[in-house]
Amino acid sequence: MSETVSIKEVAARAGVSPGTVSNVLNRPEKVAGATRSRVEQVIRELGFVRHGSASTLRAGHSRTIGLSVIDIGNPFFTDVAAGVEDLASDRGYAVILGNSAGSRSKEERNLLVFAEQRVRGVLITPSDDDPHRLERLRARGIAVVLVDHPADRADQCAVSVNDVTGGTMAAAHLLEGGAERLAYVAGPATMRQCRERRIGAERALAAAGLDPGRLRVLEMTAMTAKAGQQAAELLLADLPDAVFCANDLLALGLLRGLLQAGVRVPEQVSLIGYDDIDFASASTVSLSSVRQPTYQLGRVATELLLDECDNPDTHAHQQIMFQPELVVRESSR
Amino acid sequence: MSETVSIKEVAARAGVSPGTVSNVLNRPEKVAGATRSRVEQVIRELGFVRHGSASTLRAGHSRTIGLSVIDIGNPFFTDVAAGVEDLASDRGYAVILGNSAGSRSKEERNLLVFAEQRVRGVLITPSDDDPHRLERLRARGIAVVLVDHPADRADQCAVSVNDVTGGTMAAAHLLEGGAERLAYVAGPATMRQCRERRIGAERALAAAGLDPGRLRVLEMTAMTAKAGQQAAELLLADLPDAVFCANDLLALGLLRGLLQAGVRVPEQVSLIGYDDIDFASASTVSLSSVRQPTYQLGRVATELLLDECDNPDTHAHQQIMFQPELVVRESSR
DNA sequence: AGATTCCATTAAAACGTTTTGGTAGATTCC
DNA sequence: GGAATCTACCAAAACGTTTTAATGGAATCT
Repeated sequence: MSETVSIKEVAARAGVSPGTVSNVLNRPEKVAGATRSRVEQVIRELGFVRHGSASTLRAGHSRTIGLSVIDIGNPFFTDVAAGVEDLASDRGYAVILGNSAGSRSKEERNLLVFAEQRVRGVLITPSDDDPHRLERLRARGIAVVLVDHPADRADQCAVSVNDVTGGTMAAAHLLEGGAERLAYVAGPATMRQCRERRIGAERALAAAGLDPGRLRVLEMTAMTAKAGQQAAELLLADLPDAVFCANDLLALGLLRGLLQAGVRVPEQVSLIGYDDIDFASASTVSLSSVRQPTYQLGRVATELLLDECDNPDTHAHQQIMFQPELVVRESSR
Repeated sequence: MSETVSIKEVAARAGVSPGTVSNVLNRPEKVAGATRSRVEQVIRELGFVRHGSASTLRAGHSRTIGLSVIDIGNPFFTDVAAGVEDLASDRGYAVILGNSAGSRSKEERNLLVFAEQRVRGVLITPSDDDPHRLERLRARGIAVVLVDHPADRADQCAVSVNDVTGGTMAAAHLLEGGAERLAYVAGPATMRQCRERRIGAERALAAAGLDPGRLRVLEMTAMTAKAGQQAAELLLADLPDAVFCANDLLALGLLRGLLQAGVRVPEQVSLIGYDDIDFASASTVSLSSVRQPTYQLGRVATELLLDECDNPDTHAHQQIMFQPELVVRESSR
């Protein structure tokens, strides 16, 4: 049943050699017009589809890239993935998606799969700062571009957003609104993003002449709406004036928890999240947030990766750092 | 630099033949304990990683499956994808993700990529009802399981949720709440889901002794929060008692639009969405919805697909249809 | 016209696995 | 002790491409 038609059959039917068919496929300019159109005709007739594995095996590289993200359930990452997918697909690359779900072992397993598939390159938002795994990939000749994480070395592309600045923006905004008692609700400190946003916030306190030690920090185990709601319970006993959440999922959960407990937002507590996911503006008390150029993040990272793959000689490694943008909405007005 | 170590080098170093190494990898029980552990040792030492393409080429099938979804930005689909990914990854399969974004040509391109990669099987939520493309895949010997779409033929696996029932549940619930003037806000009618949920709603009207023609239908071009907000503007001129949205994204947008215009939900207008995405319960006026077993949908579909791939002889095609579940929250109380 | 260059094509050798058929050597059976 | 049966391994042939070096013929040059 599974009639797979190979390049040979196309060649036979078109009266040329397999090599010529391959040329039609890969360097059409090398083959005479008449021959080319004849071959193309036969390809259509027979419904020939190139065997990617054979091609990869012989050519030594594939037309796939691996994308490893921390939480596919977070709209932030789906936006990144959309950026990756759009560009990759335009350039004829397939994307293999791996969700590390914050687990180091899952991440490692995904990278192994990528290595087995001999992906052309890997885009990864690492779940921690250990560069070891990535070294291993590079040692195999697989290009790696870090996404939402600064480079750990110069011969390495990375696309990130300045999280310290973002943290400063968020906290400064809350302080300007008159807040004196500030809380920071974050995920695990193993995540660089959480640490840096905190540093930024502390910097804002210092700039306002306040003791950075006054920042009340809640470190939740996850960065989900559920965790945000738990954070609300923790805060209810002693409400701060304002809360900065390390991402919008936390903030939305927190918001709900506070409102359910009868706390008025922003009158009693003002609130700001991070990422500016779509749902931030759609929530009823619309959520202030720190916008990151999410889709661009994915797109630019892919651009760099494909450049590194396709033009290894001229490729110059780049560390791109975008600036975040403050978006003020009802929750902090 | 890119030192790729092959099965041959492992064999040489372990003092066995390549075939034996292959056996250690694929049927360890066939090889004597001592030899096996020696080979495994060498594999670790050399950091050998099997070349997936070579394996695929020779074995005639890969360890990857393709997943084509309609909108990766919709949490419904990321939940499905999570279910797919978890199980696939457990079974040693990699998932290639394709986002059709509702576009038929993008979907087609994704399927071509899947065919080139010689994926073992394809999971797809088709963007319309045309079975033609899927026939082509099957003709190539690629197993296909439909996700969130009933089967179009008996020799075909499919996992779906009863959308007619779901539509009935939603509308009946609104009618029970005392609503008389009912609106249905949906996406394009080319989408089967939108059509069936509408049929269900009309059935509920009929069951309540009302004319189904009284259902006021708004057909938006997208199923996003933004489209929902536009729908709110359209409804404001002549408010219905209750609105049923074809998915939660629409409902959340609509909710926000209504509240911003000063309409009280559920007092003036009660509202129900569909899918019960996480954000439905996290929104301030928590959203009633029709829950689908989303993660299960992905998981079961993958189960069926892998069974069809791994046990083609004993595999029995199944059409599984889950029942949806009504979740009542504030927006319709 | 003969020598040279160029162009379009081909034949054949890879790429790294899996798999088939076979063979030695050990074990069991009569 | 010889025949039969296992067991554990190996050699070699695929799988479907891409790529390199070679080839024959047309076009250009002297």
